[in-house]
Amino acid sequence: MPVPKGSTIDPARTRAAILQAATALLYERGLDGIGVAELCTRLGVSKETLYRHFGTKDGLVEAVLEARSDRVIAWVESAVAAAGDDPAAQLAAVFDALQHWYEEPAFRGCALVNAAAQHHVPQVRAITARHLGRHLALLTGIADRAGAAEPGLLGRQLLMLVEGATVVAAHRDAHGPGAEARAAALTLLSAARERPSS
Amino acid sequence: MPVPKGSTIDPARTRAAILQAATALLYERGLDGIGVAELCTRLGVSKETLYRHFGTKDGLVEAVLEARSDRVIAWVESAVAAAGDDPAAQLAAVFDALQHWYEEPAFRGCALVNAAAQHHVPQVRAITARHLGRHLALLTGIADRAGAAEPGLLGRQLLMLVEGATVVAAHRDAHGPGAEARAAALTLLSAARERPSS
DNA sequence: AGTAGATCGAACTGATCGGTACGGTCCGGC
DNA sequence: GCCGGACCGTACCGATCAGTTCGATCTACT
Repeated sequence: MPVPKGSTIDPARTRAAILQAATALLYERGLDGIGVAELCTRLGVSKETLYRHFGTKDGLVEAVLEARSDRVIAWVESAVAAAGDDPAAQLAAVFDALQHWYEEPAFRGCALVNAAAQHHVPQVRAITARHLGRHLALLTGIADRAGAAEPGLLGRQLLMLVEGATVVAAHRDAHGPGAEARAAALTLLSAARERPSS
Repeated sequence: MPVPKGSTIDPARTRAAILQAATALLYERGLDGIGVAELCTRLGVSKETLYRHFGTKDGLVEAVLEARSDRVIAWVESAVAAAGDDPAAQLAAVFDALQHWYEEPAFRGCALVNAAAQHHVPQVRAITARHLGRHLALLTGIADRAGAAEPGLLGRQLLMLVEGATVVAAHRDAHGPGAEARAAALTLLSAARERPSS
């Protein structure tokens, strides 16, 4: 029965629903780990609808990754905002938030980094690079407000800690990395405050 | 013409040659980015030979990843050994070696981590986990010899720096991360020497 | 000399993939 | 109340994939 009787036809809502459900499935199974056919049946959507909204599977993937990047950045920003005005507390809040993420059963590492590791396509790589850039801007802002001697440098070092903790949490141990990376980050922060450089 | 006239038949050597060539191709294109047929033509090997040696494509992938892990660990260990007896110098040597790797044109991130991001198969994940474990043992050894208060903790923090630098180098900028992660690592090392913990 | 086995090249199979087409059904705006 | 279009279900297409098979050919060991 095409178009169930009580449903509301709203392309924007349909697109958003596809995006949300596809995000979870592609993250869990990998970009090449699930086909369009299965994707559609799990989403409760016909192939025609999916292709009308996203053109190709790659188009869907890109839309999913963009949306995911937006969500992740907004989530980290909110964690920072909830931590008050102290930059050190803000930094700690970032890693506490990450630790919560690591402990989710469905955690599989950063979806953006995973995607770039799978599809060497320039478009996907560009989205991932931009995502890392947004993370970097956030961390550099904290470093700057903390009065680090070289906020750009400290920001990049913190970014490595964030990504490294995520990799280790995904592939070795999901329980330690958040707190341990947080401790390392605070050490780097205080060192960058005291000394001219490291 | 099957079996060229002047060739020597040596299964072990054939297997090693396949392994080496397949390692580069699978790393460059991704595990799912190249099929067995193309793999064989590029390797100059027939499908029958490949399947006799490795059983399945997954078997080849696992063998490739195991060999790669061995090679990488041995390479890092040799860099450490060449750095003399000072633990701080050894640690610096690790990141200097990484920086050289990042600047290779074919650099695409850690092959093991990339593989685990693509194939959620437990066997691949296990190989990657073991690879990280070997890295961790190496770094913890340095932390221990350096007299860190908690060598296990420092080792895990250093591992995050290594993996984070690799991710950032692969997806954002290949030139900075080595030296910047090195500086961060030395900061963490000296902090762990002075204070009881971080 | 003769045999076992390693290798090639090429054809083949069955499954799956991304993407398209179509007839039919229902909602939303006019 | 009518019509454009959003949507479903299914069938279909060509391409590609992993893996198999086979005859021919050459090496290595005995």
